[in-house]
Amino acid sequence: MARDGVDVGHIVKGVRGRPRSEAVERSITEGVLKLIEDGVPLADLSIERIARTAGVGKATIYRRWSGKEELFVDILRGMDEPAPDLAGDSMRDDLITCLDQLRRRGVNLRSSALLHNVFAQMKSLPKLWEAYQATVIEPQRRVVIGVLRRGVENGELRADVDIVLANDLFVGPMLVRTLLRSDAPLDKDLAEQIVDTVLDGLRPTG
Amino acid sequence: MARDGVDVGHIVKGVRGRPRSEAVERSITEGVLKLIEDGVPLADLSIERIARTAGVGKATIYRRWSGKEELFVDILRGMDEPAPDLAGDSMRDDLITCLDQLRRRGVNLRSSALLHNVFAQMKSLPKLWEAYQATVIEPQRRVVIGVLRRGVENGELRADVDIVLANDLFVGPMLVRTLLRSDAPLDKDLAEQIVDTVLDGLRPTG
Amino acid sequence: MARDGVDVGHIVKGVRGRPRSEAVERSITEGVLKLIEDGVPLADLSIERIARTAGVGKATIYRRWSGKEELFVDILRGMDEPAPDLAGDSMRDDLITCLDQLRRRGVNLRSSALLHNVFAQMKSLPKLWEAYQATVIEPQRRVVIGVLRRGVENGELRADVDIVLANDLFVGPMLVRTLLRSDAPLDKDLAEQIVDTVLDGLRPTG
Amino acid sequence: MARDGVDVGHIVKGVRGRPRSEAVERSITEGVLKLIEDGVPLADLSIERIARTAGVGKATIYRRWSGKEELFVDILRGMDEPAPDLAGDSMRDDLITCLDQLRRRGVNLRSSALLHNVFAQMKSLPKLWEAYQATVIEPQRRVVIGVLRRGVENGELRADVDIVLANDLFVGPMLVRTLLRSDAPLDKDLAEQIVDTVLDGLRPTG
DNA sequence: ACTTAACCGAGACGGTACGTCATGTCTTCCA
DNA sequence: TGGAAGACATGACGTACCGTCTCGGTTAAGT
Repeated sequence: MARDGVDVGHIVKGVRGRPRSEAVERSITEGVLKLIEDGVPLADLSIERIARTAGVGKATIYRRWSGKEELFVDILRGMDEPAPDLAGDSMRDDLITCLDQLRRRGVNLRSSALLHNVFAQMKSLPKLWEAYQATVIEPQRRVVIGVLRRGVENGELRADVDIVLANDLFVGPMLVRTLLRSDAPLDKDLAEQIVDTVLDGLRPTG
Repeated sequence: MARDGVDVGHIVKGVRGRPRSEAVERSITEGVLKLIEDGVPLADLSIERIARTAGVGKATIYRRWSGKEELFVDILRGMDEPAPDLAGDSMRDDLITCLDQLRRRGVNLRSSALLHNVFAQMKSLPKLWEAYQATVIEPQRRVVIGVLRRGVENGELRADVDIVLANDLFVGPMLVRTLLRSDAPLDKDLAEQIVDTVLDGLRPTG
Repeated sequence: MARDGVDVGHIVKGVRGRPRSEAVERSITEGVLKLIEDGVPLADLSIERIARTAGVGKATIYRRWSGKEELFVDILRGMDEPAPDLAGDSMRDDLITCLDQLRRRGVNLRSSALLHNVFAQMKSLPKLWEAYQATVIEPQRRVVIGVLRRGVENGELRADVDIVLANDLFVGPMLVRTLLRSDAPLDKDLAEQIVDTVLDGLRPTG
Repeated sequence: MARDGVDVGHIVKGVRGRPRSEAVERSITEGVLKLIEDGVPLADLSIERIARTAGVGKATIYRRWSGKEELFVDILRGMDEPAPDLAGDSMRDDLITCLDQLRRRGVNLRSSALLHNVFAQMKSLPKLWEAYQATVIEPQRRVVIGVLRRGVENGELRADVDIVLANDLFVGPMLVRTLLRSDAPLDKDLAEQIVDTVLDGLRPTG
């Protein structure tokens, strides 16, 4: 967790002295969002500039986050969709739901001026990338693996296939399209296509 | 093209006066490689430091490359494996050959002190990443699509499947493992597993 | 007056509520003295550090003194010798007594770890210097002038000499040695030498 | 010497690369002088502000001087009067000449907006004060001691008086007036008064 | 005993400056 | 003309203090 105020909140030391102002905190994060929406490249978002924009001292930022990336991670965290509701009846439907969330995330990445800008340059900030992996991709992954396990149980999925590999087969194509190939189309039925094609296989029938 | 020396080589003015020293050029690129092999993070490779290491003036670097990333791209370009020879008889075998090259590339990325370091932080340098995409990933992609087309022709692949989607189904899982999930195992038979599983599908037989 | 507590002491509002703690006051001044004796340069004595050392809030210091210098002045004030007893019989003897007090002060300045440190860097703190002038040098000056006037009355001093000038003639050499030339020797008989030489003049006799 | 460029000028390293710009140097010193003349307290002359005023990078200042004080010393050095011409015939006249230069310096200190400001706060900068002592006061002192020696030789001065003490007797009163008591008058005939009174002594005649 | 106002420690806050570093451009001398 | 050296303006870095301000909590005088 980036915000040490949260970590040490229960420690005696933490409850003494003037408490950190939530208004200041908002002012900082909103300032960053505004700058990004104005099209400022992430690389140009120096702590100095953020502080200036937010009308805040640099130390006030460093008091909360150890650096630029921790700050961005925190901001990004606040912008993600919640995990989708899975019906749990059909593995196929649940997979489509999961993959479609990935797809929608990809679409957001491209349409939202903000997210687009963030993501296009997220590669500039390794820690931000790692945090995205850890807080978004990885949880997603665990959900999908749960779905697949249920699929094996209820006979929708071959029992002799490595679950981890299966996960990559379903999720890999979508992730590659959303994260690595920013020009690839993300049609509405893409999730369904992927799931069905992977389930059916590519060998000619009969 | 990154190296403007190449661009202006044909201009009359360019052939007059003292020619650029190739020794200087080698000294720069070798200096960079040495630094990377010594474990210096890419982010710490400032132009200033590269010039110091190579015993070269900063202007001499800027004369050849417009910045750090162009320089790295140029260096990286000289390090890639050639495209594999494809037998052309069996789509399955050719796909395995292609995916296994991707896999080996991933393995190299992790074992070579140099490549590992470069790749781990390549995300810090968007242009380098783009160049990698353009010069390595994209050509690979075109080869695979060729293989798939031949597969449709000779009946190894269902004709009703979008070739582009099929490409993602095969390549996606491997790319995700090598590029996005740096902890995933890259076993020797992974390419074969992926190809066969995607061809067969995941639905229980019988 | 530096201590505003004294200034506002007579205001009705001031007599209510919790009175200022003398213990806190001592803790601050003693903390400063300790730091100085430990050899910390005056310039490094930030309010922040003083508060930390004394285990006191910064505001508690600012409540008592308007700044660093006022605090130091207050501390220094508590350290000066009382004015010497003058016999009053002989102008020469009284002058020697006065000048020797100046000399002893100079000697103290150099021997006392504390005073040495304070004085060596007093120049860094104009207000401290001024306060030293006003509370130490100036009173001294008035005493000497009194001595000289008595000298004129009882015939020990030429009546046609400007008293103010005479004061400078006696006191000047000693002050220069103690304050401006910190390497000059301050021998025990210096006061006597100065007084007698100035009285006698430097012209060859006969 | 504060300017390392001067010190290392003869070293091979110093003669290569782009030479330091004299224009920049002037721009810095003139900027400082302008600020002082505008009444900015010395304590408010941060390197940051000086750089801003001179339209110069901070590093450009640090390249030449190791800090604020070295810079001021260098500037002050360029503002002092040359040593006076001494006739050499009469010790009394030469002493008066020397003391009067001290007096005139004191007068300048008070009249020149610039020098006044510099001197009034020179105490804030110990190194500046030391440099003033070393480059102005001390040479002056050696000149006076030479004059006194000649005085002993030609019989104008008692031979049994310590020359160093004699120097303090003459110079001390003037220095005290100019440096320590900024309110003391500095009349035109002060030098003469001091010299004659010290020579004659203060004892009543007859 | 109860109120009340000032005290106290801790530490947040907007500023300003510190001295260092890298950027990309420029200027000079040497080969 | 190319190239090494390094000056230059710019601007960010992360730290330290400044003097002010809020907190929760304490301490006495006046009720």
